[in-house]
Amino acid sequence: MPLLIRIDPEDDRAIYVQIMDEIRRAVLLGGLTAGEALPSVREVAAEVRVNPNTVRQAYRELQREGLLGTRRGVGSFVREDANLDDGQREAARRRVARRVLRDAYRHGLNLDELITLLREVAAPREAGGSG
Amino acid sequence: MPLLIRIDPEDDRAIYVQIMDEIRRAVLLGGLTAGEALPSVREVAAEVRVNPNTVRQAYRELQREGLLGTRRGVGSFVREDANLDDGQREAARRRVARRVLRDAYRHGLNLDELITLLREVAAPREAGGSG
Amino acid sequence: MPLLIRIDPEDDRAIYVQIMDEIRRAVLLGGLTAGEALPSVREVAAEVRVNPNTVRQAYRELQREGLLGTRRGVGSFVREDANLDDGQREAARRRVARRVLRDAYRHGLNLDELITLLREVAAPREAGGSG
Amino acid sequence: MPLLIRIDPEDDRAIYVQIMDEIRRAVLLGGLTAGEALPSVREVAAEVRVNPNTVRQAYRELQREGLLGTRRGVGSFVREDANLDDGQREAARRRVARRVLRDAYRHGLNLDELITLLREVAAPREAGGSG
DNA sequence: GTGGTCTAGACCACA
DNA sequence: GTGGTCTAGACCACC
Repeated sequence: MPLLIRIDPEDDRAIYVQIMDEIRRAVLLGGLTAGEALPSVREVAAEVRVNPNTVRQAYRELQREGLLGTRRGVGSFVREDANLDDGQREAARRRVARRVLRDAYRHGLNLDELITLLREVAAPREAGGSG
Repeated sequence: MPLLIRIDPEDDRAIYVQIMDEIRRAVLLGGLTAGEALPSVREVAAEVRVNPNTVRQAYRELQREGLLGTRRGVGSFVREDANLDDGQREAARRRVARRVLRDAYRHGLNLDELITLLREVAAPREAGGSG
Repeated sequence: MPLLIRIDPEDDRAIYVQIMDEIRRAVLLGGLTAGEALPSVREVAAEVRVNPNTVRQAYRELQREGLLGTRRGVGSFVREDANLDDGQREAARRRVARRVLRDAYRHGLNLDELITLLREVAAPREAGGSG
Repeated sequence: MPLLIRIDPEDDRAIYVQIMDEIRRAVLLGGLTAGEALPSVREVAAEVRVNPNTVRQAYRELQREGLLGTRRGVGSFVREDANLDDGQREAARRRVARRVLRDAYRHGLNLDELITLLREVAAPREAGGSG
């Protein structure tokens, strides 16, 4: 299985929040589908090099949200009745944008400076970045 | 470990500055070597009889200088590398931009979609993002 | 302040669950009223001799239930809008009874044996325990 | 610490029994003294190359015998006192009853109210509590 | 193996 | 001081 979850140590968000977001993303974007098993707490912990308790906290919060279910001695899985409508996908995208903006402000960048920089760093990958 | 830091109440310098100097001195003189763990904020605070926040301020400034590093849940330690020069600030900003972009890609957004979203969520704050 | 929370090490329930129940009890029985501050996580931890994280977990779950609110750097308190109706009081009592029964079964006692024992041990305190 | 426990695969006794005997021997011979911590279940399992559950079973049996004690989140250790005789079972039951009663009192229930509630909640299981 | 609970003790943000 | 996050690593119940 490819690495499901990626943590950014420079991201100011708590690690367990990043993990939650990565799992939400994987579910919303189809990397994980309803009923599917998630990697175990220990596996994720080993992969992203964090303490199992940190991963556990993320899984626990997602259980409360109703996205995940768990069975002791068995594992965790995406709930069948997890609502995965388009509105949630759009909300996820806006969350990303808001987070990005906060991040930029914290580093002394305003919106225009951020956009300029984004175009610059994207150039090599998108061959001009359009716009 | 013997008392690492000694504060002189008759010294005119702010206490946190004295603590910073004491730690710098310990590193330069070899009392503390690269990679070595520092005593915890609370330990130092208890030893030299100052508020933990004062010690924390000293540690934080030394982190900014690049002399110390810290790992959440573990402690503070002397960094392996030296402090960075001023031009590195620009590099840091580009790192932010690259991180942002990677985050967006992972959520299925390309550059233009991200910029559009950024302008939307920034609108209330920057009135269109150009002022 | 008298000891608000009492933990029973022989109780098989997780400690944080016991703490939750003790706080619910104090609120329902009037020992704590809406808006009132709770002892800090560290205070409770010191009183009942458990790790602060264990107390924190209890507080956190009660926040999610809507019974408690917390403000960082300030403390925790009973929420003004916590519903404390008679139905909840009755439910709390039935929870106690169910727990007691489970406890007895685990120790090889059936209902009648338990009641007999209860009357015996209560006798010195209630002078016969009635009928 | 040198290897505490040695298992003989040609020994007819169950492995967990061998482990129990090895620990008893270590305590009797002074290799382990009262209050001393035992290696963790996982450590022993790794050393003697058996399943952790097997070691756990040995530890659990020794707990029942009264030779070992365990503290959650800390580990297992040799108990200061010896094992208890059989007549203590009755005392344990009375402890249960006393605990139950204290719990009820704390929730504002007297003996009769508790018994009434117990009969109610037991009804579905014991069909009235007398059979 | 799995998830769940707990300890000890660190730093962090906030007031 | 407060609450919040995190590490390291233990035992427990269950499969």
